[in-house]
Amino acid sequence: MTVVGICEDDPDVRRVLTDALKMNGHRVVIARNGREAVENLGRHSGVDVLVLDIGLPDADGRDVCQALRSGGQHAPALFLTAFDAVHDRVSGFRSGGDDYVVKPFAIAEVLVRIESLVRRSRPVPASTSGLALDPERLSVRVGDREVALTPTEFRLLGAIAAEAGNVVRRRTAVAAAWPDGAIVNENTIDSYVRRIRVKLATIDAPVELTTVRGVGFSLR
Amino acid sequence: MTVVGICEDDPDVRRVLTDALKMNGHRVVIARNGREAVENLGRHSGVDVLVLDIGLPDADGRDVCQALRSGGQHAPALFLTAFDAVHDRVSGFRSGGDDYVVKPFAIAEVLVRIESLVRRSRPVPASTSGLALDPERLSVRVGDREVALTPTEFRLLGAIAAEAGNVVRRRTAVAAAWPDGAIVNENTIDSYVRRIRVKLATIDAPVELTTVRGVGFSLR
DNA sequence: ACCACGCAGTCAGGTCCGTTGCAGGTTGTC
DNA sequence: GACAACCTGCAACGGACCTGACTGCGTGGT
Repeated sequence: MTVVGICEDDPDVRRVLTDALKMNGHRVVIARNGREAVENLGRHSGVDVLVLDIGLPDADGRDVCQALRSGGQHAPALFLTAFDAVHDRVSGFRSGGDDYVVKPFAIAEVLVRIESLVRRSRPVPASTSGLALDPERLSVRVGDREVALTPTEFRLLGAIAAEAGNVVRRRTAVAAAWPDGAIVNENTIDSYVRRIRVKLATIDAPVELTTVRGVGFSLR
Repeated sequence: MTVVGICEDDPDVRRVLTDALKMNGHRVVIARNGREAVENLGRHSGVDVLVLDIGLPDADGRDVCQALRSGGQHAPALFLTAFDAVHDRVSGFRSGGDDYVVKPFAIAEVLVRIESLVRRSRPVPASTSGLALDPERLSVRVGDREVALTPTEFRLLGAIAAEAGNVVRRRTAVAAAWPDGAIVNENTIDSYVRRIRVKLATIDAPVELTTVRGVGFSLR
């Protein structure tokens, strides 16, 4: 079950969203403005995904997001923008795995996008790899030992850990860790793999990030 | 190599998908609408994975999928849903190992999802030889014992195991393991056969890679 | 405005290992 | 026994990978 954090001032919109989400088996945490958002939707709120209105009375949704992020809240965000808002820079904040929809929206579309965001950021179940990847804290944990990862390191390790036991091709790994089709130097991925290996070693992770020569990498 | 069947009416989207897939070494079969899909992407088309637009001019991609399924086409499907489409029950068809992405999509994400679908839908065949060749891990397994192979070793063993019980001519084996018409020393294949024998022995494989003098090799 | 810091990405050099073919021994066939 | 086909061990080559350091960029604090 997904916990959705909503920050929206319009009671009708809140209502519609809440009903639809609950009907689909999700839980909802409400904030009516930016202040409440920071209070209710922060790092330890258990929220899996954020739905933030851009046009709040007391703040811009993007600023709210920023504030939450700096407080350690890394759940992906879906922004709601008004139909007649200026669309410059809207696409800009789609980076970082976030997304947006334009009001008035079809509620079903919002549901799809929420599920899509959640799917992309789901933590890897510890059962498969022995590692606990925490997207909220951008960290890996094994037992009570934990290391922080950078966003890129986290995406890369996530992609490889998701296929634990299988070989992840270099190209696949690149596509997963550098989503917007960025072209990175072949060697860049090696550097990141190395950094991840070093970090995994510091917590005595019971896994090995092996390289399968000519193919890719594999977590065992 | 994966064969991807695409059903999409927008020429631009077709173009982007086709280019990206070809660039990544896949083959593409095109259908511009539901009718063509049923004609071109059916059971015997050799398609490994389907990419279906939901919003086709003459049909719903989900109906197309249904039609193909009832015709015996069981390749997994990736659905493309339009940004502004109405998404009633969209999450419903995620069952069956299918998946979907929302337009506009990052092409890299589509690639990752396609490869993921293909991987999941290709279970390791419990081959007649008693060997389990796992292309995902580049390994052979028998029972719970497993050895890693190099890419060339794997291709060679794969070619011979595919004809388990029959004799594979040296020429045929070379053509299978060295695809681009490379000219290799006659002795090179002997070296590889030897190494494969050694590796099979380490896992007590219940088979024998015998040589048929003057002809080729055979797995029994 | 400035600086310190952390992250992303690149580079150069070194190392490793898959691939290949050689040399010499062994087996099978006539 | 003679010859060809095959097996075995080994060593060279080259590309793939590893490593450590460096640059540039953005962010946050002073």
